[in-house]
Amino acid sequence: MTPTPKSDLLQGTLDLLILKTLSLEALHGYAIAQRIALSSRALLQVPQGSLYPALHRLENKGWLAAEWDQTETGREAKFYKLTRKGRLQLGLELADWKRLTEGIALILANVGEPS
Amino acid sequence: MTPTPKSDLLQGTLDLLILKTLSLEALHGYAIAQRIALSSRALLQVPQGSLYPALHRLENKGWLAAEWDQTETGREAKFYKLTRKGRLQLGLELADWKRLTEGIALILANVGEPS
DNA sequence: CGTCATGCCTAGCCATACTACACGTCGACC
DNA sequence: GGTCGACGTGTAGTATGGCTAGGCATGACG
Repeated sequence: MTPTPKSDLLQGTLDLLILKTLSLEALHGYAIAQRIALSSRALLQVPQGSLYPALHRLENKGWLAAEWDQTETGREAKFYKLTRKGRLQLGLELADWKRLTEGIALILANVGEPS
Repeated sequence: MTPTPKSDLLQGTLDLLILKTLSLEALHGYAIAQRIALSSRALLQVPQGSLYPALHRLENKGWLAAEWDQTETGREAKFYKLTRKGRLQLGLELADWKRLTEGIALILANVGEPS
């Protein structure tokens, strides 16, 4: 029953991943997914059905700007880069991620409770 | 407009928090929220509208068992404790959380990309 | 010719965290 | 006596956003 219906990501983390990845270099969607898998040593994998809607969402919010261009292999692809707003947003999300992980780390470390 | 639709937690983390908190000691709902806020030094705060549905959900999945009892102040309250299945689930969620944070940490640490 | 990697996309499901509210008891304070 | 805050539980309704599963097009390679 229910072989392993594990989900890969948590809501909110995908934005952070994309923004961070694009903060280094403009990439097209397909390459973003590859980069994330590679950089995380395959710990994280982004399905296309999550990736593309997310890119459109981020673009609509004005955090990314898209432009069609040619890949190294001569194909047309949509390259995304961070806007100024996107870079700002990345800062916010980083802070939020830090707060969250710190909070959870504190709780997980809580082995015994003093009075 | 969307004033500031900030969310506090990420999907999935609430279960982990509750399971971990109850793995130390049986508590009632209200106390769980307080404990989480306290243990995380107020970094994390669980709204009641998130907490109670989550408790019912976890109980339905068989991870928690509930029982009415009296608090120290003499009030009736519903005390939750981990079941064996819940303890197992906690292990799974811990592993998943670890994988996720490691993956994201790798990506966030990615300052420059070699070929 | 078939199949795989590259590249983009969408519809629809579904889990779940949130706001906002409602209800009840108790102690303190004016 | 009335009100307020903390305690304690709960619901309805909404929105977010990741997922599965599909489709489409090109080029390389067997």
